[in-house]
Amino acid sequence: MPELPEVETIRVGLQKYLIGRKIIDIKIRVAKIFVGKKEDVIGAKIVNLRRIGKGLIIELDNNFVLAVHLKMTGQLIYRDAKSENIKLSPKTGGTTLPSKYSHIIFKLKNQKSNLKNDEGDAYLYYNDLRRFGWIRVVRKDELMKMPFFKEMGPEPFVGLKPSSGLKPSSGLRSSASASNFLTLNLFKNIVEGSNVSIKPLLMDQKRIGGIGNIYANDALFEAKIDPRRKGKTLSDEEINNLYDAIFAVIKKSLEYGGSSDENFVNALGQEGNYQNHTLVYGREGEPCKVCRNPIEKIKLGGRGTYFCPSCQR
DNA sequence: CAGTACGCCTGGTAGC
DNA sequence: TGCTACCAGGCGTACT
Repeated sequence: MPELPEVETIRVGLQKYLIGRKIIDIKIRVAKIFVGKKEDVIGAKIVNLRRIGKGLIIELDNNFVLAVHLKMTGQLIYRDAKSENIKLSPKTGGTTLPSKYSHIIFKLKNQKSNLKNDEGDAYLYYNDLRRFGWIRVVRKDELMKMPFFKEMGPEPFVGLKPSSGLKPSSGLRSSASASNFLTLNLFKNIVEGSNVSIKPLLMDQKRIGGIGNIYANDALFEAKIDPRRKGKTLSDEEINNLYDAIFAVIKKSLEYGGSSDENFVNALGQEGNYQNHTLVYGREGEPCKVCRNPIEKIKLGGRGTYFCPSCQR
């Protein structure tokens, strides 16, 4: 399921292909996924790509943006003459695009080249096996009025962690504004007073943006904290450890190109590799990487939850 | 208000 | 083998 690292991987992958291109047509095969009037964006040029939590925003040179949520199985894949030979993951629904899962198809023109050096048409495919995702045409001044974006909590984005000593690049800044960065103090405030179990708390997008089931499970293992404990029972030291663990797992996933346990593929239709390096997620019955006792799976807040009962207290 | 249950959706798989 | 039942889960909605 695309979480912060997966959406960020797609954003970075897409921006070098999409920026400067003009949308010349949109084919809508599944109507419920595309919300709004396609006429509002046809003819517009793509000027920037941003990410807010698990949401992706394609900014246009008119009054509109395209807001995209991939939910469980959504994919955004770019193709042009040069990328035609890149092998697609079977998770895209076939060996060529459009596939049976390609529900929205954007036709793009490269406006940067003159006629003599025209790179020709290009396509952006929105694929979605389970059809949970959406693409919305939104006026620029109304984007942050949408509850999904307006209520998004601060984000644990590695590129912006102040204590890392790294100066965030402008590219990193553009994808997650500094004012919306999850600082240790903000994290403490969120966790300290909460009567909710820590794992569903980490996944609540209104409190913290971008963490889903995979990274909530792995971060809690890394910090040696039982996922069932309520936020208010965590000590200062445990909160510190968990804060660091969240950044560590997200950073690791970005390095592996995201997790393709479900249907995630990057902007070119290729799989990530974090699913082969999870600490506990998807590893029921396997030996714990630290103590060798079997990983258990329980249900918490209606979601599959993996943990090591002897390491996580 | 905070917490919880359910619907959306399809492919994979366990069980008969 | 072929059928049914159930599971995966992000998020909006409805409910307690």
